[in-house]
Amino acid sequence: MPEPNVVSWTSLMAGYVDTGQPGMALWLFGKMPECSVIPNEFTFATVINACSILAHLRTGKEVHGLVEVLGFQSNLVVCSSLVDMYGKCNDVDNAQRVFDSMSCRNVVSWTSIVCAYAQNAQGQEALQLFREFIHLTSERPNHFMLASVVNACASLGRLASGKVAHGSVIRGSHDSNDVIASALVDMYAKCGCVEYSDKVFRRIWNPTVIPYTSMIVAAAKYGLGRMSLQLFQEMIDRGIKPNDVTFVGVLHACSHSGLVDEGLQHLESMFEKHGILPNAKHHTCVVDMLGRTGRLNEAYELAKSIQAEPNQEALLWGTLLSASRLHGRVDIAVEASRRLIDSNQQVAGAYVTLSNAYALNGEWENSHDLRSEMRRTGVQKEPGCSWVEVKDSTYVFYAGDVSSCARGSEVVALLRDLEGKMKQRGYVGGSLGLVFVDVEEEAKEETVGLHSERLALGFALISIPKGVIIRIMKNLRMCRDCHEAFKLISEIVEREFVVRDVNRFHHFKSGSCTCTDFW
DNA sequence: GTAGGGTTAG
Repeated sequence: MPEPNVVSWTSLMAGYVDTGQPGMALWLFGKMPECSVIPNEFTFATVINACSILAHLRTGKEVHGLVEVLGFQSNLVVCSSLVDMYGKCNDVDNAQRVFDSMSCRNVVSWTSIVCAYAQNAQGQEALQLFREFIHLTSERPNHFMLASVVNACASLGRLASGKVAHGSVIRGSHDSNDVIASALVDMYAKCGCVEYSDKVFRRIWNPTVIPYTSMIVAAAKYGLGRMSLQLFQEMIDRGIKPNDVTFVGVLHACSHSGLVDEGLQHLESMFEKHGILPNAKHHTCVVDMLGRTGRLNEAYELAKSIQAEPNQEALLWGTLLSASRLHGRVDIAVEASRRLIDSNQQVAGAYVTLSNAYALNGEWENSHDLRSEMRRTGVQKEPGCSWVEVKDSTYVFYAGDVSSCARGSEVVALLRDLEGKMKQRGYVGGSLGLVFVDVEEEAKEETVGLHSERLALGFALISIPKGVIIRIMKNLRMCRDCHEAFKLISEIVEREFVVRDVNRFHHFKSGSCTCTDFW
């Protein structure tokens, strides 16, 4: 072209973005001034999109500056792409700032801001914005919006909101959408209802690699390793190509179900059969898998041989640290904690786990020294918690905290009952009662074995009025036996608290569910 | 010629 104009430039840039070369689009954008072509709103939307894909915050901000200089700051599409860009670059404050500055918004801009919060671990804010969208606009949420909302519910582990979002999906006839179905599979698994994940999954007509992967991961989280492997085989048989995430799921499944040989075979087949090179995440799963079964030396050697980014390294050494503690390998625990503490990552967790490893090994002095060191330096471990939703109530549980619990004695009785039943059914792992004692006592009593992961159930109920409860999860360490335990908990809870599950899927369809006005 | 959605290890 003798004189390409702004449309020609933008078309070419959009072409590069569409074919997975956003860097080329940015390069072209930099060349425009040399040819005296001024970018317009189409150009900016395209370039900002390229920054989103690359998650280049600095470039994004520079482009944002140009948007202001050239006067496109009130363009709907440009602003929506800016909101999305800031979200993808993990700068939620600026996403919100741009969103607030907009005089005109549509469902795309609302989706971008909801998504920005959902993808940056602020699900609560995402849901609040969704409520505002419903109340302030007359627009119906579309499949893009609902996928983000389901994602927010999943990240929060909020079953009640997730079911309501699912109702919205069904009423809007979006339930055949592959993306939404994947999000629902994931949401139900993260909210403690893997059976619902399975139901949603089985309704997908032609699942792609992503819903398959969601379901493989969902089953793995519940200790259903065999089911994960069957799903994997099923997808291979159907000619669906697995990706790197699928293998993270498969290895995770093997690790949590003690399927070491299968796991190692899958690791080997990754590149040989499927052309996917194992990365740090895969190796972390393998370190975990070897570590859980007590093959600590192999796990340690593998960990040392892996090159990874700082964040991924922290996960790797954190994994090895947990395994060393589980099997009382203080030598490796010391090394793994040192690496974490030196890199200034997960410091509190590293101190606590190392202290517990010492205790398990009978080295009480070292254990206490570390606790003193934590007090002296002010390092505090934020306690983990579990929570349970039944109907409109949420109950939060902290390990070892009985005193602040309104119905603590009842819960203790339930746990004792559960423990007895688990033993009757042949559960050979650690004891539920262990959660009642001090760390040191726990360490003295703990028996170590392949499936001896404890059910770390704490208690301390904080009730938010209305209705009765329960879902106990999160701190439930999932392994094969724990799935059985999970069912038992449901049985006991249902009996004791008279919980009825009224929200089966077809109720949404038949209109008998009154959740419509929830938002 | 332009903006928005799903799966990932301790």
